[in-house]
Amino acid sequence: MRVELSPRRRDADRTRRLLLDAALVRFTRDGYAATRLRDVADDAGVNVALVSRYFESKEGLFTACLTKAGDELRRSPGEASLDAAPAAIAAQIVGRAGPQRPYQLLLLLRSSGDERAEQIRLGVLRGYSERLAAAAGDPGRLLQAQLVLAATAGLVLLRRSGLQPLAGVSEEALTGPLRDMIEALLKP
Amino acid sequence: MRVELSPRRRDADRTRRLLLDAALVRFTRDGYAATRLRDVADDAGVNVALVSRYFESKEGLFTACLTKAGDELRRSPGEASLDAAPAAIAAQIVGRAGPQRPYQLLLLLRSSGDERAEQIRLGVLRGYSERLAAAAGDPGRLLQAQLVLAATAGLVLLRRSGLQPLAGVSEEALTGPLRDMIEALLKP
DNA sequence: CCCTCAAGTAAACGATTGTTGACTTGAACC
DNA sequence: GGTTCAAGTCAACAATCGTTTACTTGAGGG
Repeated sequence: MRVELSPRRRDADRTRRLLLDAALVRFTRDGYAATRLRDVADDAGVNVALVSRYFESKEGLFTACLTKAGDELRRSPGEASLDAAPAAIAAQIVGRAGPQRPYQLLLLLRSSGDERAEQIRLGVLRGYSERLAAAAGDPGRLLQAQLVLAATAGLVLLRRSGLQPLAGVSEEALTGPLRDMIEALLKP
Repeated sequence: MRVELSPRRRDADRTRRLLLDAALVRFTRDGYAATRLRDVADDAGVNVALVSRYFESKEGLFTACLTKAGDELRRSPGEASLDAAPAAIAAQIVGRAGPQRPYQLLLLLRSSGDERAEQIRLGVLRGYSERLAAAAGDPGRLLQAQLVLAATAGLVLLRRSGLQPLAGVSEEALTGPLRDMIEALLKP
């Protein structure tokens, strides 16, 4: 009798997930300090007090967002082979690979000042770059992989800022230069 | 404590400049929302009320920082020739080209949400990318120039985050890959 | 010397924010 | 159907931040 497609009005897991999703959008778009918990709660359609109940504090909500983004990034394909990387990254950046994909990279650029959150953030970034280096065929090229990661992150950031023509260009127009850049950075 | 290096203890232009410099550091490092005007005033060694007097508001102080960073970027050499660009950019990123150079790029990634500040920010970024494209010999390669700008910005950001080994690597180790990337994107 | 007005300070205000405690509601079990 | 306890709401708290107002200080001209 747990299979209830009709929405239950009271479901702790569901509202916790709603809060987490809303917080992910806000933290990613506005940053940590500029995000108001009341807005997050309004987006989720629940009361502000539930943030403290389910996530302890604002920092707890932020670290929960970081770990979720890290898990999703860890499960994502697309960086398995070096040849497929440019197209996959381009798809991520433009947002076609799911509406939540580019947000994760942006969130990992946000900082809250909290020590624990910072360690989670750096850990996720580190793991991502290591997998990228492994996809390049040489785990020793970690620095170059981080350069690709940095370039990708900056690209997402400037597109988000609305810098034209970068912000308005299509995915196809981005794949070519991206491939050139990745090859230039990761080539043997 | 009286530190009387300057003969005049009361100088409007001087304190205005002190406030601006302190604000540049805070806004660049912590972002707009996380920056407290009281900290800025303390860094400058003056009272908080002077911010409202000299810059109208926090937004006014932020836009003043943006325009100053834009002016300094506009006056900077190093992007005149394409060949000199990689070393110049690498020097900027590492910070050897003056302690204030990499901060400017980072500040241009910060957002306050204010409309006027956002236009200034985009204008500076646009102008910088245009000059970079012109340095490449082809003003039509604006998109590629913005890719270089995005990569540079992301690089500064991730180095600032402390991501190893990227954050700890020397300027010389950064120049090579940067040159390859810039040439791959901006060379005909 | 003192008078004046700008430079600077101190303190408080109003608004907002994260957080907490008491209260209310509803769904599952007997 | 009544009971129970988690789920959820409401309102208020304390802290903080940007801003304003009233006051104090000091450098320079007459």
